[in-house]
Amino acid sequence: MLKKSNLRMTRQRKVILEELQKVDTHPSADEVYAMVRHRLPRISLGTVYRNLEILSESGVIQKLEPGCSLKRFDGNPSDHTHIRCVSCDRVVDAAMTPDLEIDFEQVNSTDFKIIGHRLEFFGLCPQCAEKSNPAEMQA
Amino acid sequence: MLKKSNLRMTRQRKVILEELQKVDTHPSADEVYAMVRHRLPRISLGTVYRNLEILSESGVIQKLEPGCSLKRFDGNPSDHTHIRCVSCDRVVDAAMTPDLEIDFEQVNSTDFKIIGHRLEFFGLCPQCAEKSNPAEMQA
DNA sequence: TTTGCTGCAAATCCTTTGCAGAGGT
DNA sequence: ACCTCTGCAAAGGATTTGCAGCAAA
Repeated sequence: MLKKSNLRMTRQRKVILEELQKVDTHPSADEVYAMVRHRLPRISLGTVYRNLEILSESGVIQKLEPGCSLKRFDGNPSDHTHIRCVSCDRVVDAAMTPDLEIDFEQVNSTDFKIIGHRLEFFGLCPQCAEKSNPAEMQA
Repeated sequence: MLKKSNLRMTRQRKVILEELQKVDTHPSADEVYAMVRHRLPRISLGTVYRNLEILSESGVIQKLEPGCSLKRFDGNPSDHTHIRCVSCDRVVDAAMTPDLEIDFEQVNSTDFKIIGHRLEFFGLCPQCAEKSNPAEMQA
């Protein structure tokens, strides 16, 4: 289940995973901490962070907003598409924005009022592609 | 040019905007700070942050990664689409993920090696839609 | 002259990390 | 027994904010 074989399924890790799988609210680390504390009152926030990281690296859960350690700014305010390097976080403009023709009714089963969407590509910039061994490439 | 009429075009604000419009590198606040300091050595990082915020609110520039004040986690690791409330940052799952059929060749004029893409919807959740006066709705 | 803006520094928020001891396997 | 994991607390990085003086309008 966990990708790296030298990982241990500790009580804390198990409870974090179980609690996260119970809900569909996409909680933040802090919210997971609050959820887990009902069952493990002495768990630390650091442990929650460490385990969320490990579980998402292992593919058991997923982390939303992958490449956003810091915000970036674009002098061009018009709507266009970006390509982000997953390795160095560099951002470039895409040549064009594909026309999606999305049927909101179909996508949205919720009672959210949809205002728009954002499409982002991710990949490897030439410098990072060169650095990373092609044999062990991981997105 | 600036949306709120009581805003002033100070030297600092002007230089920040000019420098940002010069480049297509999508710099972070810190990088903008470094760029601007060549012309205004005594400018402070706080001023850069304040102005980037004001300029993007005014629509003169844009902030990438709009809704990502903190990371969120999903117990479901499978690939699916999310809808985020622009007001309270809450995230729900979309009913389905539209099939995009994107021609990477066409989108990508760069030498990035594209690995994948991410589509996210944004909108207003029922609670926030109710709170916000429909007459002055701002996305 | 008004009042929004600045530089400075401290505060805040989220996240990561060092350490010594605890606990999976 | 080995070695990963934990709780704790301190450090870290990015961003925000309070304040008194400055400068657009």
